[in-house]
Amino acid sequence: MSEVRTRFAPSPTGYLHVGGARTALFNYLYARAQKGKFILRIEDTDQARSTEQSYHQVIDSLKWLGYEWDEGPEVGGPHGPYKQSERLHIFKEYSEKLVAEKKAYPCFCSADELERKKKQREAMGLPYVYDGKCRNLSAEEVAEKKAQGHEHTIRFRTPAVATDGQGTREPGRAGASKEVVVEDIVQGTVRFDTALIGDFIIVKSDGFASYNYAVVVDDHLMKISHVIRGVGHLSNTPRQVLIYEAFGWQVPHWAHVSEIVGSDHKKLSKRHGATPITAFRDLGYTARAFNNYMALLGWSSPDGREYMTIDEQKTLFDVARCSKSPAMFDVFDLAKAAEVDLAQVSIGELETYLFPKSKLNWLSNQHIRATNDAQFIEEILPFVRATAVVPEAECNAQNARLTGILLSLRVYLDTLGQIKNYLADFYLPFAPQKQNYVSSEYFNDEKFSSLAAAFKRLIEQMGDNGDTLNAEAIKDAVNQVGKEAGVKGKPLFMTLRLASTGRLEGLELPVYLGLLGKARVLDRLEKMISLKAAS
RNA sequence: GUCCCCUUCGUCUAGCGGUUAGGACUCGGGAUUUUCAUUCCCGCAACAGGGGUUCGAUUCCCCUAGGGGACGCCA
Repeated sequence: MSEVRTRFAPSPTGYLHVGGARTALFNYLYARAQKGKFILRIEDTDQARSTEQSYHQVIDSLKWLGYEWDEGPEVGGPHGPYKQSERLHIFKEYSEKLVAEKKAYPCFCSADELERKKKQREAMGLPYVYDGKCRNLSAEEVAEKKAQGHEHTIRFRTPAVATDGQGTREPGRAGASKEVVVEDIVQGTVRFDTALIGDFIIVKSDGFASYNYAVVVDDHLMKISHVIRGVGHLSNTPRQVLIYEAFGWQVPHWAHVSEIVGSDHKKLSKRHGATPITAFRDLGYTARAFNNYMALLGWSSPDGREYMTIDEQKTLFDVARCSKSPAMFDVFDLAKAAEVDLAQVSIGELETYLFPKSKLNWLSNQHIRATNDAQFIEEILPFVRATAVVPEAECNAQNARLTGILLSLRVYLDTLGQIKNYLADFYLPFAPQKQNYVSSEYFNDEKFSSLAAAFKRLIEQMGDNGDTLNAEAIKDAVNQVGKEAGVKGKPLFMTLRLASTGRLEGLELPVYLGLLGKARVLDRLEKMISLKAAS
């Protein structure tokens, strides 16, 4: 079998969002799974909407996600150029060929005229199909109109469509249509009637190729074997098939995967989840987790595995296992975010609309915990810096206390960004929170003061090991306090926890206090003791 | 309006004529962790509805309802 070649072909008219990213992922994974090639092509033939800035945003997002394209912008390849705006001469060459063969023809209908006719059809409750007015213009008429300077488009002459003398077509008239059959790996066999398609534009009046035409020429020339894209493109496919047939080219394998919908069951739009991919990066999701989550949207592994590394996905992925039904991108609380444009809000605000217990978060936590220590530290450092809580001089991978804290806290993190919820406790002055202790049975026990005082005396005798305390020594101290006071078990432990940290939950105590360091622990003990005395 | 597609626990999904309809996230309960989290058990929770076909339908066909998408000189 010939080489599998897939492509992702974004148009640089905005940022990359989950829908597009997942399509890119599927193309990338399929190419890798089949030991084929993954190609990136930029479809920037919409002059009005394509921007350089958007191009860079899309490229940045793809790089963050880690989809290495074998051919495309920046890396080149044998079938370039890979930006459609640089392929105009190619489209021109092929469209002229179609016109010469009478498979396409110039159309002089104005946009206004077409718009009017379209509205008429709509008013009558009929589907809009081009009426074929310019279909049979003679060579003289064409030459004349061109000479008069009329703008024109090039339309594809859709085969076997009925037209009457006036050029008005009757869709659905018996014998007037041809069936186009699309064999789709995901959708199965889907049939379309050409009468409902009509003669469509392949070259716009500005001379640029239209999507349906450019995509065919490029996919053919770039030897794309599998076209994997959203179902939204399915209804365009018969037009493309018609073009392949007109050129006598072999059609690629089609795979139209389900669309991703938001929590309101509507196609992802700016208001719900069409958040830029970069926002998830900025929130502190790792690309590994995000890819894992996206892979599960519409695809499942044969053995039911859900936590997967990208390498595992590269061997397991098969577009044939993709689901036809839409998958919900269910990570934002849309009820809460009503009236809010999630694509516009700050990262901080965006975070408040995230479901805290989403599957994405769970997967993210799993991936964070699976990351090796050095990589984890490297990845989380920028988020640590962003909190501005840790002194810059200590904010590096060589700082043992910092890395110790980060590694201990890792298990709590769903995103790297959540580190900001934990750092203040270790770096900022102790500020006891009343609700953490007032109603605690341990705080209200008469032994609280004596136990805390005894513990404090033992801590005072300890050596301050470079801003950290020795966990073993703390463990011994706890036991000694208990022995002397004749208290053991939970009351002992919880009392000392509360007295030395001001709270009832947290890391394993010896580790916790060790990381806090002598000065901070003593400070907490003093404050808690006086709080108790004042109560 | 026309065409196309979709419909299994709240969510992601497995299933491809015979299963106690499975797994994961969430949720509830329990165990371990002298705290929280983790981990480990247990549990709650689904085949949209109606007709067929069949000895037998979640699975195949039709209809209804609901949802989505496409009907551009946008991709």
